[in-house]
Amino acid sequence: MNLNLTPDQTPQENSATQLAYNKLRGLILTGELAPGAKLKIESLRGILGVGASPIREALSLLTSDQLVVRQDQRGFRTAETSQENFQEILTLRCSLESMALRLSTENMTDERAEELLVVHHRMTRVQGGPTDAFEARHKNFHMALISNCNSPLLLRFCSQLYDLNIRYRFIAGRSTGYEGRKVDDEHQQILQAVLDHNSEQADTLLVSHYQTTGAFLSAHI
Amino acid sequence: MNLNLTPDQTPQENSATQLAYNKLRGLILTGELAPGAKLKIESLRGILGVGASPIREALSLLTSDQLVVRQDQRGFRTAETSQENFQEILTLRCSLESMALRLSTENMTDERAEELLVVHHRMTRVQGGPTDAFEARHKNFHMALISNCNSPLLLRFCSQLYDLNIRYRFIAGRSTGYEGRKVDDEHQQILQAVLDHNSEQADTLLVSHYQTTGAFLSAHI
DNA sequence: CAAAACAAAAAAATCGATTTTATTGGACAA
DNA sequence: TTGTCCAATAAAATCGATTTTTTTGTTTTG
Repeated sequence: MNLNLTPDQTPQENSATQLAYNKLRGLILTGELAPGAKLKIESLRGILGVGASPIREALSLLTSDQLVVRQDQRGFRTAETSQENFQEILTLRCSLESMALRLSTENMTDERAEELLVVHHRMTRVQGGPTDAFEARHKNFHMALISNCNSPLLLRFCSQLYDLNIRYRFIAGRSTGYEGRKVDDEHQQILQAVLDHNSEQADTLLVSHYQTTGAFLSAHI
Repeated sequence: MNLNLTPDQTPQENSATQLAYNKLRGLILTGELAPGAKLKIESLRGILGVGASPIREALSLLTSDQLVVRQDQRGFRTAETSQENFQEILTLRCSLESMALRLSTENMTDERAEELLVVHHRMTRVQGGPTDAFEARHKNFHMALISNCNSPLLLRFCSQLYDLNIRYRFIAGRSTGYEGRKVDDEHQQILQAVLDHNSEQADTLLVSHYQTTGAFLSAHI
């Protein structure tokens, strides 16, 4: 029996650029590189252990992810954060994921449903502490919910917004007791709605899930 | 009297990277670099007259614009085109611009309305041939319509989608008689609806504008 | 003859060094 | 004192050369 299920996608790190990209992305998302921080190539060389070229390339890539801002002839810095920016991300995320989730739910096949189930299960298996592993699987779950929407561009936008959002979660502080909320239940309910092909319900739950989390985070920025 | 109106934004070309980015972007959008074409650094060096580093950086930036695809350890190529991709762009564009236009129209101030009017006028002044100048002002107009939506992220997405779409226009061929359509009238009507603060009407007209153009292009891909 | 193995060539990726540009910290004049 | 100019420093940007990796074409083997 070969289910050929979605593997836990470990990010590729064949090239120095990829390595720099992944590390930098992590540092920015977690806030270890603070919002607005200057990103000096020389310093980063020390941290990442690669030359200037891959670092520049990685920074260029992160620029498109909106995590880094390039100032012509003045190098790079991490993107600033603000309440407005957070609200904007939240609003857009609700709109776009809502769209994607409806499409995805309506197109849902049995096979995809089973994959989704497994992805959800994997997330619950590392539940407990907000570890890197959990973060990865949490994103996997949310992306899997919408992955059947048949629109790679839309998925990319959602993925970007997810990352932008999670950055605020880290900045708000991992230890704010947030994880204690009924997040698990909410995930479970959304999953159920999708498996039931109830796109209306799934949509409502997902948006509410984001709004609740958003309101919580908003208070802690 | 100083209106401080939106200037025709000539793209900055201070750095070799910017120059490479702008030129490459142009070549890809116009189809001079065909979909799926291999982008060899050495060849590009010849065309663009800059070193490998700026070219790589520019290609990385274009990757995020979805105009270039990076294959690890195998360089870059221009993004492929397809009917599905075109339809996806069209659909997303309708959704996102619709959203942005409503917000923008509702937030419209007198000052912004005047700016919009001027931007529209500038577009009509170069009407006639599908020149580079017209293309720039056409995009300016469409972006100005939605620029008041108060969401930089949404604007960026729309801008990206605009570019992806225009690429298909070029590929379909500039000389397909498309420009002969009542495009001017449609623009005029949309403008009018926005100036009237009639977001409902503006939205309807804009989406219909895209659908019509889309259907036309779709037949010529 | 087809497929695998290899060697030569081409291209990508990366590095270190150089050039260009911005930033910093005085020195000087108003 | 305050602002402007200049030099010294630091950083960004770019280049040319080197190292890896892939591609291509040829030879060998089953």
